[in-house]
Amino acid sequence: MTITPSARRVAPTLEAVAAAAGVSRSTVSRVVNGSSQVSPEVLAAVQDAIRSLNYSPNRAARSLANNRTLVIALVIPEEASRFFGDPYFAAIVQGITRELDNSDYVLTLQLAQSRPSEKTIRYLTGGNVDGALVVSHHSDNAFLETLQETMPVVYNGRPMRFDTVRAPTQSAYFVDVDNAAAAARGTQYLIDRGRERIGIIAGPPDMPAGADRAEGSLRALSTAGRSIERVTYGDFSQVSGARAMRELLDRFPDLDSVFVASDLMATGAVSVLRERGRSVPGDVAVVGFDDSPAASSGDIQLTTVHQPSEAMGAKMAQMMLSLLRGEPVEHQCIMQTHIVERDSA
Amino acid sequence: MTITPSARRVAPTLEAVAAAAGVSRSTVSRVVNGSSQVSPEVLAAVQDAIRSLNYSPNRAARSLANNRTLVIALVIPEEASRFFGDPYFAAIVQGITRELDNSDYVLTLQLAQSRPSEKTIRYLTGGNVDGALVVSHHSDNAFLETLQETMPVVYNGRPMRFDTVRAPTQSAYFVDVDNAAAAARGTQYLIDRGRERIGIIAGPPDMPAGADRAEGSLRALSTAGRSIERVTYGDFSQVSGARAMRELLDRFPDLDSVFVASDLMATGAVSVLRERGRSVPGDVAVVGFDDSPAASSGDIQLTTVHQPSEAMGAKMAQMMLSLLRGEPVEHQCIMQTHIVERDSA
DNA sequence: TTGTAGGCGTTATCAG
DNA sequence: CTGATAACGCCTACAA
Repeated sequence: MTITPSARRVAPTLEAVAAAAGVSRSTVSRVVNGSSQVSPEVLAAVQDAIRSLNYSPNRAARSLANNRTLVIALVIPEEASRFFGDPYFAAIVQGITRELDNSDYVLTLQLAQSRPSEKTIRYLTGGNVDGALVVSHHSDNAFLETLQETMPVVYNGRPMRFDTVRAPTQSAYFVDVDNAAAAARGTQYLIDRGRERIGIIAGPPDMPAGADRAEGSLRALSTAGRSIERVTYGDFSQVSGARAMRELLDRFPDLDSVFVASDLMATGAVSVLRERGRSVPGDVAVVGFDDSPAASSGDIQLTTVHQPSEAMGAKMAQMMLSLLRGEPVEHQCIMQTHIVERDSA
Repeated sequence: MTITPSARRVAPTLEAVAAAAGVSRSTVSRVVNGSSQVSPEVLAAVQDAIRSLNYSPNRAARSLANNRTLVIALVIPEEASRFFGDPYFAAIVQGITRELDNSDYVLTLQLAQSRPSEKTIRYLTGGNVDGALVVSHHSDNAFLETLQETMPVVYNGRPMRFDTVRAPTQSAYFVDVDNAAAAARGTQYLIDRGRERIGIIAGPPDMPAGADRAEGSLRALSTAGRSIERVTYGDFSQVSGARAMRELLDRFPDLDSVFVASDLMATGAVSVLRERGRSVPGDVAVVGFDDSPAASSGDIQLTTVHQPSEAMGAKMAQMMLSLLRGEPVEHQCIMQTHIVERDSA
């Protein structure tokens, strides 16, 4: 065997550390895994050796030995441009990675478009990940349900089907807000301020967040005796918000306010309103949803329903880590929302 | 040993396939790895066995044996909200994942904010990934340079320092467009249409794409004998584009056009122009950069400099795969740009 | 062309 | 509390 000049220094192994510390591999392994069954002196010696050799355990070997991969999948059953376009997801991912940073787990990205590729499915179900985090799922993502039978899965947002079709006991793990209640409150805010002809720009009905918010705001409207006819739908994107606003304005020029199911759509709506010469909030008041950067970065700051996006991401990761540790975990984590008063309403 | 009711069916191993096919593990291994040294009959038998057992090789074992991880890192030295907010990155990532989908590699996400965490560095340099793809890097991401000494690294965009400070031979691998030339062309477009008082909304000077585009458009301006005083900077985001436009308008109310270094900033700029009652392109013509969805989704379609974002992502992945196969690879891949004429100029 | 045998770096099970 | 020793699933000389 010849040594090439470019030969890379090989990473030190447990064996090397053991030799350096004058103990056996087993002992080093115990130290690495934080076993309490080690005498203080030995512990110190081993830790020294680890430090001086700059040892870091080999993930492949570890995972071969104990059958865990230390990998968590981030599954995104969504068009990349839609996912990346929304600051809400940015916050979620930020929260997830922040939390995972304190663990041994790493995140792998699975862009699954509308339906995941053969390879993605094999990867996910082939024992290559220890768990899956699912964001932005639609009602047609049925394959995800089978994933749950193989590994822990935590959803961002109530999964579409589970609590209706399936028995509650097999229900999924998820973190969410009470979308209906939150949307109702956002709508009520407009009602309380004396708005009469309130429009709604709702999210996509094939997503729980879309459907629930629509339901909540419609409920608030009818409870207050307001008309519920001024409704359009978008897909949470800015463009769709603009389009929806135009449509609403064309059909109901008398509109005096609008509740919008996402801040991104709301910014689109606001720009259309201004184009059409309506002052905000004077002529038309606008309440958004999310309290994402989109809400406070425009030149008119949005009054909006705050949801703790980054914390929700962090919570998803925490739930996953607990599940992986085998700890008992509540299936649902519903986080608090509140209204943030700014300039648009 | 007791069998629990919830015992999961264990994944079939090489051994199992070998038994089913009546051959040795080695033979199965050869088939799996596409060796030509296998007789047709045996080949068929093994493939049958693989199919019927639904066998898929264990990544950990594989990587332990041959010292490759089959993992590629996607390194994002950037604020999550900035990264996720830009459809340009969405396209890049889309391209990368599309290409990787045909390989054995998976992508792991490393959000590295401004400076990567201790854990991220250890992870990256600790032999846990076979290569790294870097998008959106800034001039202060020095640690990335050391990464190159450990594994193949492919950058999206010319790395800030390399071709100036270092010897060209150690230069990095990257795919990019000729930002300066492209920006010059975009600016020239305005000049050719008789615009006289041309403004520039440039990108961040600590990013190559920002600096190069600024240089290109300023060059075009001065070559044509136009004033080069109407310049502001943004950070490629929509908000920053709006802010920059306001500033420009305040300082130079006589502006008759503006070249903007990203479509996202351009949409921000356009909305400000309309707010201020300037018609686009009548009063002020606008040329963007990217040809991202942002360009064609507003109600005024942007004339813009097209760069093949998704193809660039795909190309990055291809280069990486080649490098990992040990094939010779050109250090630079400069892709073509062209102007897309739409409504804003 | 095919099989045998050893090893990749850890963890887990046992003795001691 | 510590140390052998056998897996874990795959790859790869080497031998046949």
